[in-house]
Amino acid sequence: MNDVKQTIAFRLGTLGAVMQDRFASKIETYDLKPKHVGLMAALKGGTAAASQQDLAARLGVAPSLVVALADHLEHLGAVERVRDPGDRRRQTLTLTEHGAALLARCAAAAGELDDEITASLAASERTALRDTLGRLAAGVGLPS
Amino acid sequence: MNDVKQTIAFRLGTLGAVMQDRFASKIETYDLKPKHVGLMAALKGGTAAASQQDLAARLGVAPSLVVALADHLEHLGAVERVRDPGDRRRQTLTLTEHGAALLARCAAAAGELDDEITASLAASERTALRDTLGRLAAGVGLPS
DNA sequence: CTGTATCATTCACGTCATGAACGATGTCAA
DNA sequence: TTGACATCGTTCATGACGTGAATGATACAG
Repeated sequence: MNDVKQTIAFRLGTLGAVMQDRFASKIETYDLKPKHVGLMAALKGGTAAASQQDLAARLGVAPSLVVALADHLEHLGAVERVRDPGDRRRQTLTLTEHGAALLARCAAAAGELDDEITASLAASERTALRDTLGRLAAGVGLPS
Repeated sequence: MNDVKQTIAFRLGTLGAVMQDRFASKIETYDLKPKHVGLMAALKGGTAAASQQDLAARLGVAPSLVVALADHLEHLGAVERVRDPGDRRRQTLTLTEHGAALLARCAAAAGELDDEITASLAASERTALRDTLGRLAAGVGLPS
């Protein structure tokens, strides 16, 4: 056979698209898209206050997209934009309390999604999958 | 922590996007996009000659998109469109020899990609991952 | 034969993300 | 200090992608 469809890469691609869609519909009540969540998550993980350029590099998107995402998150009150006093070109983004709460709800939604799709898996397989995916993500340079 | 980023759903989403991109750049020399490969793979797997409606349903896309994909594949000589004599509204798509060869190259490309991203994994983990992903895909109703 | 449903196709549209241009700010050398 | 150049955030025009409504051809029930 040697089928494309049974390849890890292809399955990750198609499954990833489905996950994105399902996650998107779960969080649309918060007026958020997956990329917004990605941005907030990067903000939470980051130790130092992040400039928009840094964020763009971490997320692997164009800086102009970060502007749009930050605009929306700021409008929701999830994020604050502050000029870096040390370098006034930079906008440092920080997560507000409301943003953290929102992020927590998104994490819960993702958790539900996990439960739904891994319902037929043994607990050991589930943790093995989570672990393996984490290493793959790290391998391709994705923020963990 | 309870981090979104460590969730299976989120990791599948981001990893899936990366895989799609990498796979797309591997096959762009054949003038193909991942969806074209998906269509050809569905064609190969299908026993009976498939109508475009069927394909659209299997792939989870709009029928009008199948038209565009089939147009391109037909132009490449990878697919043949034949009116179903039993129901002349239907166009049945079949994979040509050239299409099968193209599909094989795409399968090889996906295989290379597998090797690249799973280089740091033990062979047992790799097969476990492939198996688990297959079951997840089946669980969400994806064609296997 | 007539009305209705189904298929493939076309077309206008919305969404998403990018890259080029621009103004503001920083930096470095003369 | 001043002038050249780099960097940051922002705006804007543009292209890629997929959808849904409208259309014409064909099937089918009454």
